[in-house]
Order: sequence, then C-alpha cells, then structure tokens
Amino acid sequence: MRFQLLDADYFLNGAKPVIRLFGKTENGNAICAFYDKFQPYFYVKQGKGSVAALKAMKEITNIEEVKRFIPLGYKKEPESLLMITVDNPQNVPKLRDELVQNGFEDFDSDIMFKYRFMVDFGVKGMDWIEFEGTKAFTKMAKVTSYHVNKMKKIEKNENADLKFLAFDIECLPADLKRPMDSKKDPIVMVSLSFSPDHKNQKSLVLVAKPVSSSGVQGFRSEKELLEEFIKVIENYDPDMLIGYNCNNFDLPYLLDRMRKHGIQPNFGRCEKNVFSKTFGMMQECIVPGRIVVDPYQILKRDPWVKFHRYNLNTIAKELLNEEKIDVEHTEMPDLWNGGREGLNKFIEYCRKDSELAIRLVLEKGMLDRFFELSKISGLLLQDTFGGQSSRVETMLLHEFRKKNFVMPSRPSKEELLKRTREREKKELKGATVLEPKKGLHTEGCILVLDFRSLYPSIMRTYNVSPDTVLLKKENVPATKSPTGAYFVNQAVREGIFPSLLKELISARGRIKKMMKSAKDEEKRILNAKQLALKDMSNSFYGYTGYIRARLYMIDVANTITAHGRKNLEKTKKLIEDNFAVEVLYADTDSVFLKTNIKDLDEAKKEGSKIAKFVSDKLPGYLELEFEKIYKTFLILTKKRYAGWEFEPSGDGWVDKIEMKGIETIRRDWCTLVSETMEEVIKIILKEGDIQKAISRVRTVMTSLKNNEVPLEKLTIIKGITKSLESYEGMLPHIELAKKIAKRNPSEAPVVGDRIGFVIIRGNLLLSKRSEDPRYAREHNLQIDSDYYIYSQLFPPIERILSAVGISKSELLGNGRQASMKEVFSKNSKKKPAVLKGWESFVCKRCNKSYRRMPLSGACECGGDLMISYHGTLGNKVKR
DNA sequence: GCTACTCGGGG
DNA sequence: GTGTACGAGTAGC
Repeated sequence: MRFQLLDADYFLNGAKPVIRLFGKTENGNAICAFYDKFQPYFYVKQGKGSVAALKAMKEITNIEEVKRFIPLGYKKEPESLLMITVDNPQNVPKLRDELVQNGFEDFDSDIMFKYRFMVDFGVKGMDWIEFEGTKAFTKMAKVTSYHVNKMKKIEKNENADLKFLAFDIECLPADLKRPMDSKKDPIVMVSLSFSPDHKNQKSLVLVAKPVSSSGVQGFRSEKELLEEFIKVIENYDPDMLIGYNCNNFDLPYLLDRMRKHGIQPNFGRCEKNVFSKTFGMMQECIVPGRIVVDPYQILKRDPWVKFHRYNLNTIAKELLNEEKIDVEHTEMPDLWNGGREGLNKFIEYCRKDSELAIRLVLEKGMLDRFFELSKISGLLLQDTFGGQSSRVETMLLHEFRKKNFVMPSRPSKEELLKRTREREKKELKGATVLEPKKGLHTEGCILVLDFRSLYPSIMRTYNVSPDTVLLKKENVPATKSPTGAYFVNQAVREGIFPSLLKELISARGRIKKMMKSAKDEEKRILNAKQLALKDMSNSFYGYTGYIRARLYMIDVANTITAHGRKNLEKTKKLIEDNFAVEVLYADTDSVFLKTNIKDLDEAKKEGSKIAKFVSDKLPGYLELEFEKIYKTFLILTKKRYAGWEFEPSGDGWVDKIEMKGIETIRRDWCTLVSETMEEVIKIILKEGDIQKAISRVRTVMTSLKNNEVPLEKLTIIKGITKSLESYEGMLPHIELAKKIAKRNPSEAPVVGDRIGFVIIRGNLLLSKRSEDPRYAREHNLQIDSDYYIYSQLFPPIERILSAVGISKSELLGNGRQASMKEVFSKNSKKKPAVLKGWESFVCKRCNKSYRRMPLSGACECGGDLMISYHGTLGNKVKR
C-alpha cells in the first residue's frame, strides 16, 4: 500500500505509544496507518550527573552509551552520550527535567514524538510512504486503517487528489456595542464550499431557522445546525479545512458554542476532539487527520507579497477581483429578524465568504509552496504555516540523524534572558548600507547589480557553520573571519549548513532548468518548488542569529554579515577602479551604478561585463549578477527610492515604475495624497519634468481650495481601539465618534469600528472639526483645504520634492523658482543650507517656513529666521 | 529619530 | 501534546 503523508500524531495503547499516520492513497482514499514498535528516546551528556540515579528511574527502559557530535563548535571526535529510552513519550519532559536538575545535559529531548519517528524513518511531510501491514479494526481512526509492519519512503512527485472544504460562520450579537461573545451570541449560519463538489453542490448554507431552498438547509436551533455541520464534514471527509481567520475566530467560536450545547467537537479523522491552543495573541486549531488552512494567516506571513490590509474584502478584490457582499455587521440583526429578502441576502453573504476563501486557496495555488516546504524541511504540512525556525530545525534534524549529530534543546527562559543580555554587549551587526547620492538621476542608465544568494554563498565559501567554528584556539587548518572568529577549512570538515546549502542550491538549479521546458500545472509546481528551495536557503543565516534558535550562535551570524560588508566594499572598489561609472548607492548585496549610457542594450552589455569582471575576482561561490536597469532613478534616503525600471524580456524590454520604501499608500492618508504622490513620482521619473510635477501639486492645491475634490478622496480612516471614554488626548476620529454617538445613540461607534472622517473648516480645534463625510455632504460643510494641503499633502510630497531640490516655499509659489536647468545641473556647488529631518527655518515675524535658507539669509518680510525642530523654535539664525 | 506599545482578522 | 510562537505601524518621547 502507498499513501501520501498528510498528518501524524500518536496515542497510547495502555502505556505503549502508537504512531498514527494520516494520508491519502493514490486512488484518493483517506487512510490511517498505525505503527507500534517505536520507542521514545533522548540523549544526555553525563557532566556532573549520577548514573546511579539514572538507573533507578523506572520509566527508563534502556540506557546505552553512544558516540555523537554536538553541533556547537568544531569537535574532532564525537562525544560519549547516554541514549535513554523511555516507555512513554509523556514521561520524557519530567525525566528530562529531573536529569537536568541532576547535572546532566540533555539533547533531542524536546522533539515531538511524531517527528522523532519521522526523522528516524527518513520520512518527511507530504512524502509518499509504502508499507506492508494488516487491516486494523479499531476506534482509533474513522478511515480505513492498517497496522504497519514495514514501511519506507518512496520517490513520487505527484500529489494525491485532495478534498477541500471551506467554511464561514455568522453570529448574531446580542449587543452591537460590545465585541462578539461566544458565551452569549449564537451562531446562526454556517456556509460550506466544496471542491470537488459535494452531492453535486458547490456550496451549502446551514441556517438556524426553518427555511430551506436549493443550497440552503434550515434548522430549528443552533444546536441542530452545529450537529449537522459536524455531519457534513464527516460525510464529505475533507483533507483541508479552510476558513478566513478560522484559527482565531471561526473554529474557537464553534468549539465554544458546541461546548455550550454539550456537543463533542469531533470532526477530525479519529476519536480525538478538535481543540484550540492559545499562545500570546494567536490561536491555532488542531483537527486531527485534517489540515486547517487559514488563508489570512498564510497571506499575512508571506514575506514576498504584502497587502495594505488583510481583510477578506481587500484580499478578494486584489487577488480574485471579486468582493464580499456588502453587509455591515450592524445590520445583521435586522436582516436576520426581518423578512425573507433580507434573510436571503444574509445567507448569500455567508455563502460568498466561504466561496471566496476556497477560491483564494485553489485559484491562487496558495498551498503549492507549502507542499514543497513540507517535502524539503520535513515538517508536516500543518506545521509549515508556522515560522522559519522550525523548518530549519526539522531539516537539520534529518541531516543530524544521517551525520551522527544530536540536537540541543530549545533555550529556556533563563537562557533567553542570558542571550538578550549578551546581545546588548555584543550586538548583531547588520549589513552595509551606503549613503546614497540623493536626488534625481536622469543622465544615463543606472545599472543594478546584486549578489546571487549572498549569505548562503558566504557560508559555503568560508565554511561558516555552527559545527565548524572553533570555540577555543586549536591546531587545525582554519580560516579567520573578519570578526576574528576561526572556522575550520572544508577539508577538515564541511559544515552542516554549507553542505545543506549546497544541496538546496543545486536542487534549485536543476528545478529551474526543468522549468524551462515545463508548462502549465507542472511548471507551476516546479516554480513552487524552486521558491521553497530559495526560501529554505535564505533561512539559515537568520536562524543563527535568531534568539530562540537551538543553534543560536551570534559569532556565526556576525561572521556572515562581516563577510558581506567586506565583500560589498571590495566590489565597490573593484567597480570604481575599473569602470567609468559612479556608485550611487549600495545596500547589503546590491550596487546601483550610474553610467552615461543612454541605450538599453548597450547598458545591459555593460552591466553583464561589470558583473563578470567582479565575480571573477571574488572568491568561492560569490557571484555578482546583472539584475536590471533604471532609465531614471530618484533616491530620497537609504532604503527609499524609486526608479523607472527596464527588465530584459525575450528580445525586448518591459518597463515599470518601481518603488522601494516610499510609501504612497498608508492607512492614515486619504486617497488624494496617495494618488498625487504616485502621479508626482511618475512625472518626475518618466518625463523628468519637475516643473510639471510641481504644477500638478499646485493644481491639486487649487482644486482643494475651490472645493472641487470629492469627499471620498479626502476621507481619512482610523480605528477605534478602546472605549471612547478611555481616550485621554484629543483625536479627530474619537471626537467624531463621540459626536455621532450624541446625534444618534443607535449608531454609536464601538471598539473595533473604523471611522472615516473629513476635516471641515472652522475656528475650533482641529480634532473638533472632524466630520462624517455623509453628514458633511448633507449639510454642505466646507472642508478645511489648508489642513489637507499642509498636514496631509505636503509632508510626503515635500520629502520627494526636496530630494530634487525644490523647497516648500518654492512649491507654494512664494519663493524662488528653480529652473529646469538648475534642477538638472549635476553639481551646483553653491548649495544653500539644507536642514535635516523635520527641521525648518521659520520667520520670527511672519511665521513663514523655509525648507532651505533663502539666499538673503532672512525672510521675504525682512524678519529674522529661527531654526524650528519638531515645531519648536530654537536658535536664531545669524545673517 | 528612536523606542514602546498596540493591533490585526473575524461578527 | 517530549514545544513554541509575530510584526508592522503608530503613538509617545
């Protein structure tokens, strides 16, 4: 028999642990395999511990002396350790603690039993397993089950056919002013979406009301509804249970409501109930034998793609070009209690949410990457949704088993504290970021070159690894790192990290080659695989500096960044000494070079030439690559720039505006600001016309003054995070919330609401002049154009324009106007004084503020200028 | 500019 | 479950 491993756990048969593997066969049948011949064990180093005490412990079934390497620092020979076998996994923590108290040092003692098993059998998550066994008749699984005698991993690339079920609940709040309360507020609806179809239906909505129609099933009570929910899941038997934010909301809520009605939340694939665990702010729900997929959590943690907001509506709009049905949660009670029409709307609203959730997962191939991460790291699919460190550690565990290493325990509270304190003295130094040549660059193409996987290459080139660093001076061939640490040469021993990286990188190379001839489905999977490999290779450096890592080694982390800094310096020098280009900027692993080449193809040639030249002169695996061209480039500060990018594509070029670190969209800006910023940047980069950019801003200012901007574009949205009374300061949205509450107590905003407001004209304090846009329109209130110009529009626009030499007063039209020639002239040596950050020059007499010192040294009105910092006036400026 | 704290999603 | 868990953005200094 063969199956693909989806989930695993264990149960006790008397005192005997039985491993339980859940999976899917090649025919798409759910299956469960039991293995009862595996014993828990861990290692200790004797230290000051007493072996006699050890032998007296009755839970220990065997003690064996073994030789193992400990991967903290280079050791020539393995050490003598005691391998302790235990009757029951549950006894391990207690025993371990006792032994540690007794002076032993523990290893491999906090590895979950299922992973211990998988590692020892060389099986990773989503692997295919072939086994011999006999059919089992047991209550310990609800799917076809077997007792396994022999098993092994087999090579097979395809994935089994899986069943997906997405769900969404709707609750009815008893009190609209309070947050949802699972003790009081019932679940009135649950929608389910299936893939493939369930009984020829794509979806189903269960409703706690006696209504029924196609795709709608009514019930007399919440209790009956919940019981049916469990039945449908059991009946359909999905592998994946999908819900948007279901880990934090839907599932815990369902569990609470089921508990209230005395319903066992048993909708996994065995006798074990569904449960949720809380840690810190997060919750995670476990459905034994199935995989809980929460698209919200997956998207939120995705390091490659960022969204402005992560609510289902925004995400569905961005990814599926589809929106939720428009129902405010405050109208839910009315829809529920009103007529059939409202109820239908509510039902379809609910249905749509689970449809969107399942479509996100399936149409966007959201799980592809995690299937591959699972196969590479060894984690069960469910666990790949978590952090990077567990991926690294599980992969290491597999490698350690092969190479005779043991795994140190997770750091204790005390150890964490120690590390934090140590960190204050011996900080983790980061990468080099060169001070950029600020401003607009349009004279020639800007070449961007960067190092192909810099940190992995460094680790491989210099054999940097936790198990190759010399903890004390030793007489072995070793190389000194820029930090002064020594790492043994590869000939002595290839480090575990470099060797794993070698495998990951060469596997990625193979996959990328295969991708070239692949298409459609195959190509998609290969792409997911190569991304997962890249993800994994990039995790190793960060892991060594991650404070909770089992193999936390700050010296190793520091060595890596030190090599990176040295390498970047060397690269800069090599380029400056040998090519007629100017290094405008460099950050970590990339350099930005200004050329005088106008032609894209020629620029590309030059870029490749420089990349090759540098790569040839750098050691080992370090390789500089030509990445892209910017025809024009605007850099404001370190990490903040925009460029008109051209990327080679086939025979031609594709262009786009690329922005890094320059935010055009922020929650606390109205859309007018975002739009204007984008336009301004586009004009500057594509047309190189700063005057046009300025006049664009002036046009916006004018239309603000003339009341021509629609209120939607001026609405600022802020959330209410606590009760209105508990706000101490004056905040516009809070004052508005109070106003609304006074006008119409039934609409009073509550915690969690987001308030949209505009600022209207008047003599009151700013925060008192916030108004509901609808109310403002109905009562024909005028907006405060000055507020929008000076407080909203200007700060971000000014940051951009000041980088191209335009001051605020110039922008306002009351200062000297910079001519095109002047703006573009390369070296206007007579630079007027320019202040940093939020500083400005303010006239003592008329209060006019200047970003740059006027040439006269005084204000237009003749008044003295003062330096203002954060709005506080400081020293008088000498004329 | 830097640090501390808050909040996210869900109804 | 042989365990553990964040990070971006904003307010406050």
